[in-house]
Amino acid sequence: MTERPLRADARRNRERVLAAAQEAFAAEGISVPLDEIARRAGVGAGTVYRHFPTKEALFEAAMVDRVERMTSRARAALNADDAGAAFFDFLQRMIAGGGVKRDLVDALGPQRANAYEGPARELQTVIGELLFRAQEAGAVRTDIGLNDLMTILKGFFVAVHIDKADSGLQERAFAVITDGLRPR
Amino acid sequence: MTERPLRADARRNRERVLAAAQEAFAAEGISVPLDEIARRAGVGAGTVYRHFPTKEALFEAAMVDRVERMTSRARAALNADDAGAAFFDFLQRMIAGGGVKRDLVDALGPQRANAYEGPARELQTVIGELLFRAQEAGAVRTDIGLNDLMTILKGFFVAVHIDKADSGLQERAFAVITDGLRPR
Amino acid sequence: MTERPLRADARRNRERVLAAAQEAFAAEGISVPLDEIARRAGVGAGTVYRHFPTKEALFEAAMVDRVERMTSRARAALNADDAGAAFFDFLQRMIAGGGVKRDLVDALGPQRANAYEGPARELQTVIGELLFRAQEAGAVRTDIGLNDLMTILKGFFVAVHIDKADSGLQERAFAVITDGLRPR
Amino acid sequence: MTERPLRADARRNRERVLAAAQEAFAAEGISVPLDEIARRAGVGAGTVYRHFPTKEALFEAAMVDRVERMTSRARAALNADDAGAAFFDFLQRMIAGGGVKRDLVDALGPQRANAYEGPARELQTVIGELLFRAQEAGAVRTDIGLNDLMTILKGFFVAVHIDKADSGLQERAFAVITDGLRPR
DNA sequence: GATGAATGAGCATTCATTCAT
DNA sequence: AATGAATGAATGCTCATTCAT
Repeated sequence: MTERPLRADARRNRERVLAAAQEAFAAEGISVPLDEIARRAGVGAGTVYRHFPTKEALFEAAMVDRVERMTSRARAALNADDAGAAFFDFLQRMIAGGGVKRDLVDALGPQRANAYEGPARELQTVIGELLFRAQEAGAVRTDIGLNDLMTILKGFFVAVHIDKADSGLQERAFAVITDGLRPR
Repeated sequence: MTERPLRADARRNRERVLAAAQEAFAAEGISVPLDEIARRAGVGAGTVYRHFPTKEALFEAAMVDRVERMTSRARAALNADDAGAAFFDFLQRMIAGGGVKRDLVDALGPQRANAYEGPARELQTVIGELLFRAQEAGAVRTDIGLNDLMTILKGFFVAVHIDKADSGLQERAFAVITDGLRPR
Repeated sequence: MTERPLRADARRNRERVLAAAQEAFAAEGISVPLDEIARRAGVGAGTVYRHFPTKEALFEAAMVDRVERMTSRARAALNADDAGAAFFDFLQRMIAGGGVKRDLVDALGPQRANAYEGPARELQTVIGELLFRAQEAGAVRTDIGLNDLMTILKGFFVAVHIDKADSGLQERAFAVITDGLRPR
Repeated sequence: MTERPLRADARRNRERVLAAAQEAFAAEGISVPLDEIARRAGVGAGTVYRHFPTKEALFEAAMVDRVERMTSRARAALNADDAGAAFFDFLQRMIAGGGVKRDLVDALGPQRANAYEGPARELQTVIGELLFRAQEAGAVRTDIGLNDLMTILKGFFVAVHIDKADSGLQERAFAVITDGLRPR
């Protein structure tokens, strides 16, 4: 009762599928055939469907995982002393981690942008808190809101990915946004 | 064989196809079925293939055309007196003109980002000139280059589309970028 | 303009598909894979879809054809002098023609019974007229309506098919229904 | 090996599966996924397969059970005084008991009509006895045999199901058959 | 014996591309 | 040159059946 040995394989498969999905989605976006993901995970297509009812659900699960990692980072930043620095540091880390791949372009697409209400909203809430504190600390202009920030960030992430921007370019583009976000 | 009286019809067809493709791609992105484009153009699918060897080629041709129109606008801006105003006005018009449609999101996608080298480079050259003049006029910071600007712009365009941003959001996000581009 | 030679092949294909579908549906019901129908018709699956947007539509088209043939027979019976004989003759002919196959079982299924409103309703209307006249002529009991008749007929057709009833059995079972339909 | 203490559990499982199968097949026909039946029975899919080698075998077993219940009712009717009333009452009860469900439509389908020979033949034998006695009592016409009756009944059952016939329609259709079965 | 995870063939449908007319 | 009919590979998803635990 305490240990369920059968689940071990299943859990491993689930994780293999999720990992394969994250990799595949990251590389090619949501258009990767599900069979391809199954193949990469070394399982049959049916196994993927056992764990995720639809391809969409698999995509969401893959992204939820990614989003939750971002949320953790954001939450960690809430503990910093300097609210302004914490805010900008968090942004920089999202980028620096190489976290922006093809999948985010699809995940942030119009139909999906608000679909993962739970985790995505949670992330936004934490980012919103970071923003609010940074604004209160006088480090960020006060004429923009969370939505504005998210749009700007999405755009930046996507662009960085599209251009496979080297770190120099990333830094300079980031500097523009950073400076644009500061109070004039 | 020596005379080609049908050429006029063919050219008209080519243009009709291109126009239909632009409209369809703009509205629905590259995923529009080619048959749908043919239907909108009032020609058969075979005719589309007579003028464009693949759907990809048609997409590229459609985008080239769009890019060339942007280039025309940019060139017009080169004639303005105030280089700074001309630069920012041009940017604003790209957005304001409703120029950011679904097709651009696909066109700027990773696989395709550099596919339209000729016309896109021409556009970049003109934008580069606008940028250079604006920098010389002291209206734009000098620590960024054309590549940086293009990355920022692409991201902004895509994000605006992803979020179906209303004009208020567009303005605020644009203001961040604008201010970020100005000298500190 | 008067003749359209291209349509000749298409029409032939459409008819081949329809014929193959009728044969296949008659033999195995709606569950026949569409690919099987395409194979029997000697065309690709895509060709089937060119002519019929969904499998359901193909099934309907196949049945409409069958239903319309029945309607023709029913209409012919309307011209007979003896309304009672005409009514019972028509019923007998529906059976005698070997017209009751597996497809009807599906076509008369709950979801579909009223789906082909046009042709099926037309058939019912004509049968209703035959019934009404037979009732007026005193050849059929008056305490049943068209719906009752249709249910009885469906059941009879299906049963005859299920049991691959020989003509003797068909006649005897039909006699029961016939006598049951007459005024007591 | 000598003692089989688990047999009791196994038997209970077999019965639970059978009961779940009957319920599921009755409601949705043979197309119910086997997993769904396993779920309703509270067992794993593998357990279903331990007791029934294929889904088809499970379906047959479920129907055999249903048929045997009908046989019991028929046998009970043999004890009645009035042979004619017993015959018609039995028929009515098959219908009235809500006995005609989706599963029968599938069970009576062309491929399966004769699959349950043993129990079905037994039922037929008893019904045949009911019929014979009713004929002897002068309550049923003598120019039809058991096969004819069975065909008529199957058709009626299926039709009633196809049309989701309300009780009024059932009664009227049944009256037609009843009257058709009586001596002229 | 039981479990339920895994399999993989099968199905309806779409669409880029080819080709007979 | 144009047409649009035909093709057939590809895709998401289901489900009977098998098998490792």
